[in-house]
Amino acid sequence: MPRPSTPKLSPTLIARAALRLVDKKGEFTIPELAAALQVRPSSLYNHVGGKGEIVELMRGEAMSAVGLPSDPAAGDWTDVVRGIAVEYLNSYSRHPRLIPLLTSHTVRDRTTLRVYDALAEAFAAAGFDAAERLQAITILDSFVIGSALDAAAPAVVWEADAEAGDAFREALDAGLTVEDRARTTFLAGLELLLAGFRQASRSAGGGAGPVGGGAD
Amino acid sequence: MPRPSTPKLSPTLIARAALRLVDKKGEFTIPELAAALQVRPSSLYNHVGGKGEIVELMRGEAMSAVGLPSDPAAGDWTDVVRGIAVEYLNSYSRHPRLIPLLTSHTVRDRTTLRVYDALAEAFAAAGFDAAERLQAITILDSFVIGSALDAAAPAVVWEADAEAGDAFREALDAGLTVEDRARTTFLAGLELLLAGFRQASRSAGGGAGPVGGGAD
DNA sequence: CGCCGTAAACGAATATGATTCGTTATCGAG
DNA sequence: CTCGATAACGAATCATATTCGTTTACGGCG
Repeated sequence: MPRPSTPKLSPTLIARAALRLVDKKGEFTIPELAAALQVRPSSLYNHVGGKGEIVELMRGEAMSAVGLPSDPAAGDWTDVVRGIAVEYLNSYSRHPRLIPLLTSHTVRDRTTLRVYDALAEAFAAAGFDAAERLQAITILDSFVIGSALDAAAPAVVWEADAEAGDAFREALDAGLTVEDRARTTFLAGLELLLAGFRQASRSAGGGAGPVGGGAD
Repeated sequence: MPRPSTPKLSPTLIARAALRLVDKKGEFTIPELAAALQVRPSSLYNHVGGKGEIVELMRGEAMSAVGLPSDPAAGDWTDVVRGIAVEYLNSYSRHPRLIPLLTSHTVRDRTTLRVYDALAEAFAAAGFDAAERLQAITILDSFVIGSALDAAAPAVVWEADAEAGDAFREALDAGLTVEDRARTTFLAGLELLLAGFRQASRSAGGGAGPVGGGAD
């Protein structure tokens, strides 16, 4: 039993198994994870520091699927940004129930930083200065995360019960299929943001941010 | 000790105490909460069903602070939407560390529905049809939630270590104060979205959504 | 005025989960 | 072949969430 010829565990194997559990049940426990790996709970600690580290590994596993353009500074920067954003959402959408687990912890993931950096290059190509770049990235990131959370929410999120007023219930009734809705809406919102960025790009370099000042 | 003249607990008191704990430490446990309330853990269960219910009460407590316009259909609808969005973010921002706890559960909160309904009315005033309204609301909601999460993240979210590339690190260095950044960025992004909505409003009623089609 | 059902506190007990430690046995380098 | 590091295990620890039975004040009703 002890020290088998071929190791039964590795950080990657653990992360993948945990990801499968979360995809299926929305959460995972150490005993469950160990069982799925045909191993005793304590064995896991020879490979990872604890549950938190497992979650970080899961984030890395999910984000590693993001495809980045070969040269972020080449071609139309809006295409680059759109492509990254879509890829970004995709990798979240593949594991929707993972997102709630990620929101508690800090991002210290190499792959994630890679994405931010690609975005920064694209916005640099758009003529944004440093501060504008950070703001644009943050706006985009917020929207992607929010959209991913929206997609992760159970189908009945906004169940139209007696409380909902007319205008809102009517909007619900006209809704698309649940699966489609999130993605279509994300793409629409993304275009809205891109249009705004494009506009700001023309007068870039001057103000305090991509957009004038924001009303208070 | 048993059955004191004046009850030491109530759902509201429990929610408020839990909120204080989360504001300070980012999480709460039943023993901690009981201690803060000068009570034994088991006593809590005479007033709430369990930890999950406490979280729901916290959501209600936080959302109850959202101020809505008296007549959502009156005046410039962009002002209405902007006002709601800002209020919406504000109530989240007052308890940033609460958000991660909320992301696991479904929204079935009366106050939240109230907000969605007010938005629906405003977008109706903009001339959006039912499907467009739902899409606009979702886009806005995603952005607000994402921004709130961004605000909740620890100060060092995107710690620029050796991994970060030049363009991104430069953007970080130029960043504003941490507290300001989130809010300013939110307002900027909000204006971007509002501009897009306004544009769509002019040609509203025809297409499948506020924005043409979204690139694929 | 005293009785009684309910509400609200408590303490003890249970179940589950995360984590640590000491042990064991294999692998691979010298 | 020997030895140190590695990777599995089992037992033990600790914290947490939750349940249950008990106690006792409160307040309405006869």
